[in-house]
Amino acid sequence: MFVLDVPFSGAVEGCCLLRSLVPSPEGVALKLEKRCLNSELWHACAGPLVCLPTAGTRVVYFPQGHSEQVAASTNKVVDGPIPNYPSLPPQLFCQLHNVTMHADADTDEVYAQMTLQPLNLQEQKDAYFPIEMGLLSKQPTNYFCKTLTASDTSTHGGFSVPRRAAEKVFPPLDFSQQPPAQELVARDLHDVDWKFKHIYRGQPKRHLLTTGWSVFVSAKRLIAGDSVLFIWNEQNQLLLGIRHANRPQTVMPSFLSSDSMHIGLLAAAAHAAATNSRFTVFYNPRASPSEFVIPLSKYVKAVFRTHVSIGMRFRMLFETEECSVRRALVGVIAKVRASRNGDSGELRSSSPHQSGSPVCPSPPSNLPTPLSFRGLDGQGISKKVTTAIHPLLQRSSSLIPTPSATEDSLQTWFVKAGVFPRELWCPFIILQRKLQCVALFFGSVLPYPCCWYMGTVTGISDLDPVQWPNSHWRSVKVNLMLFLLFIIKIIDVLLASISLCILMRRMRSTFMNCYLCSLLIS
Amino acid sequence: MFVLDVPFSGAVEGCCLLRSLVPSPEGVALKLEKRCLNSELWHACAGPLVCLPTAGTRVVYFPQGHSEQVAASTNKVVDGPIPNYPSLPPQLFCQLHNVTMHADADTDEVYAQMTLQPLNLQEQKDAYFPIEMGLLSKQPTNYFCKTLTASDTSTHGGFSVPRRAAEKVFPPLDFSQQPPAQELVARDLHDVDWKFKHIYRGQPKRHLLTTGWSVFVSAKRLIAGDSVLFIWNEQNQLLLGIRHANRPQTVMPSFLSSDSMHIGLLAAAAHAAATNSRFTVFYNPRASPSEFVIPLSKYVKAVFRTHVSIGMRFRMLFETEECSVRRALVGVIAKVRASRNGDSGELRSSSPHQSGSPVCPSPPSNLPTPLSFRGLDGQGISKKVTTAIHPLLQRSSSLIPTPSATEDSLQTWFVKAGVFPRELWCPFIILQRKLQCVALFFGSVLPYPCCWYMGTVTGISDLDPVQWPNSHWRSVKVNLMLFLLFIIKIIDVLLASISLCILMRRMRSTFMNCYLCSLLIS
DNA sequence: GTGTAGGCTCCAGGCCGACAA
DNA sequence: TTGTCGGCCTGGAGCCTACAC
Repeated sequence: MFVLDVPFSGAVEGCCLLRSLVPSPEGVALKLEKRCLNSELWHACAGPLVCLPTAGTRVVYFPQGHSEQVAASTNKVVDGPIPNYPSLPPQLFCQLHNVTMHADADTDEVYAQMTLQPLNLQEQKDAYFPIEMGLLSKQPTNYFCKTLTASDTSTHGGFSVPRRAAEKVFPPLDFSQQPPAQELVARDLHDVDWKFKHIYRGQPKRHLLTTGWSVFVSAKRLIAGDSVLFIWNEQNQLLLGIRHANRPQTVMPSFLSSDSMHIGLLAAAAHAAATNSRFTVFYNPRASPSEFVIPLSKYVKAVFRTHVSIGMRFRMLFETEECSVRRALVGVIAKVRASRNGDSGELRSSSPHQSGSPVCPSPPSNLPTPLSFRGLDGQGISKKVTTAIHPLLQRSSSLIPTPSATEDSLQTWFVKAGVFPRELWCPFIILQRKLQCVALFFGSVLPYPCCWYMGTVTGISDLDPVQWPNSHWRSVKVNLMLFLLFIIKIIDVLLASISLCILMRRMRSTFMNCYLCSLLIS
Repeated sequence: MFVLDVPFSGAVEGCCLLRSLVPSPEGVALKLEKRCLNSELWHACAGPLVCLPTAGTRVVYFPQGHSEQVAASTNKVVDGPIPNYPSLPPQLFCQLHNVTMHADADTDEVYAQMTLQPLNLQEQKDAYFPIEMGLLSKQPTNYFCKTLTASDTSTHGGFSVPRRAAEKVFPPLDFSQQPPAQELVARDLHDVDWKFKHIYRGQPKRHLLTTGWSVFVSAKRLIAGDSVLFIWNEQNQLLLGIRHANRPQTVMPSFLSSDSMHIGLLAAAAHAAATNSRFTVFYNPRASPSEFVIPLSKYVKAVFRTHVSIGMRFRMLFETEECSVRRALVGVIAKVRASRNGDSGELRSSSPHQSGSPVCPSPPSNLPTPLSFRGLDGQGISKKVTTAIHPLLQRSSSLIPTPSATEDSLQTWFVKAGVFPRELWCPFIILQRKLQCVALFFGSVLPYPCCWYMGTVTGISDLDPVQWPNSHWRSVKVNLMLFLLFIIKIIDVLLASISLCILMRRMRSTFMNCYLCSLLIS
């Protein structure tokens, strides 16, 4: 039988979010390094919430989740008849033989290939009290991420590097030169080197990438709204990743119908389950609604050690589309705290021990009606935020509520526009995490914008009782209304509604990297 | 049950190759027109040998062939275990409910979507003497196709239009202007209009496309060796198609393993067969090694009315990579005929009733040894041909035989280089065709270069007796050595060997649109 | 008849500071 | 601190003929 090639006996709490706090064992890092040189770049491109299980450990594979990935990638849900696979349970316990990181040659989209082998009954019994934890990959410490502006992507000029980012990540310039300049060489996921002229000039002085930048932009087909990511790693290499904004990146292959692909993943898993043979899955973190290969330990903890019940309150971490939207929301939350405490409104990001209370306010006792809205360029909304969310608004310009909507009409609008599902299904994978992590996230510069969100558990049942009975996939129904109402009450309404509209649509359309975490007993 | 929406009772002989000879019934053409506006452009891009079955008719579906398409598109054959599907026969008789033509939004690659429904036993009996024929699509009559040169694709200049092509296909210029010029608007498969300045100038005078051309080249990512296709249709519209050269066009999707896709197509077909439900397949004529959805009538004719036996000789039509290679081979054949008849060497393309004898010579009685080769830029090989095949040679420059090789070493080289499989498997779909079609092909300007080839049937057996017993898919083994030896004997050796090397590799790698036809009893 | 090279022109790509948010 | 604009320059895109095969 298979022998664990990564013996790992320490009981390490947490997963990705603690990556930078817990030093990873040499063996794991080295093994990983051999498989894919730029694993830190891969993880940075994939986002801070993506967690790959370790090769050699036992995992749980959710065919339902895999199916969701295919549906998201092909932009098509199955409508045709799907065969029944009695041998395929909703949770398939597997040995994870191999994990390799890849990036699409055309789009640079990151994905992972995993080789799984279903466990037989005896092996499943052995695995009931597992010791394996998720992969503790190195999250880069010296890096920055910037969402590209119109100026950055136009052919007219170069790339404006944020001052702190340049000083922190790039090698120092020789300021005796006039103007100070150097050549930077950055390596992408495909080990292709890109050369840029880094110059410090202008009035006021600023850092710019000029020569070489436009070649990179056109080669990677970057447009305003996409993000770039520079890492200065421990080998003193400059790494360079991109993250396309949420436009469709995976091209639908023209040689196989999406129905056949849906059936294919089920049939492949079912056959592997029936014969205990290996099978291969691709996990695409930027396209997949949720992780569908989970460390067994995490699954066991969530199912057997956490007692989720209706009425429970929780916080949830997920990515937003725009940094500025995140900043705006953080500002909102800070103001919320300020208004409650009579405080100055500054977010104390440097005090991680203040626990979650500032960002986890109690629900409002009374709601004002009717609400008054302010225009997009009216007071209370900075031009910066307006500009940042402008491209997002353009896509849904017809959906913007009128400035004089009442609370009822706002809610009606949300429902009509289809951006406001009152109830969402969450994957039942609960990250047990200490509350001080919260503050870390609000203060730090993440490669992707993240945001906490609040909710209440309103139901526990099967998502698809016919095809997938007794599945833990998205078995927890939650209500996220509360937080929205709260913000609407206290702070600038249109800003909050627009931000949340974006967040909600993001969640509804892809449900990306969404976790139930930090359950609060109400 | 389903009712044929295209009642079609006439016994029409032949298929695609006779398209331009037989007027197609109005109903078919109109129905097709509604489904896809540019059906003639689609067919022109797909190539002259591609024949789509008519919606509403009965067809035979070969899972093996479909599997080959997926293998070709993913560039990966299955190595993992494949489940057994007892309900899936090697030939699945189906009702074809729907055929729609598509083009990949990214690469412009043409493909067709078909909805199939397996026939039950009673329906299969009814279908045993079918009246349905293949789709008689309109092949464009007023068009031209050109393989792009380095000059055509460089940013330095425009597109040089072959004189006859411009005079035949483009609207006439006003020669009172100096220089004569006009604006052309051509529509591609996606109904996108492209504007070009068409000018007649230079010394000597020639037709050029200047302004607008480079935009088109970069938008379609065309490089030297790709082809463009202009059609002047009966509605006086100018249509514009492209055909990328044989570099990999279909990008491997990053969200599903190729194994799963292989299993997917089989499982989908098996499930449909078991439940008599509909399923969908995509047929990609430029990527698929062979057609895997065949009109039932053609199948019945091939299996029950044609008695293929070992030792039979046949001719086969397939596409070559380069027009000039085809022209070179036609020249070779013409010279062959000339040397045998004491003739002038001119190919009489205008005499379709001469039957196949000139292009179907008898085998040589004695072989000269040793053979002498001439250099690539030596006598006997025009610079034109050399230049045309140069990009092809570059890909396999290490494989070019030395100028002093003997016949034996040539054959050894072919085998070593892997471009010369002595025996090939042909799909057992035989086109019964009158011999005069041969001459038509040698004289006409096809959108794709085609070439006849000769061979002998050397075996009849299952290609994969384990997984697909009793299949007619590629059940005929043939030997193509004879023709090669013959050309080597009579004509310029290196030219022939290079041409045939290209042809053979083309066949081996994709086996594109390859038919057994015009069987000759030896 | 057509592919390629050389010459010439001119505009957009690209580098700069100004300025405002 | 940084996004965008106007100014300005230059290299290459793009139109032309010459010439060779």
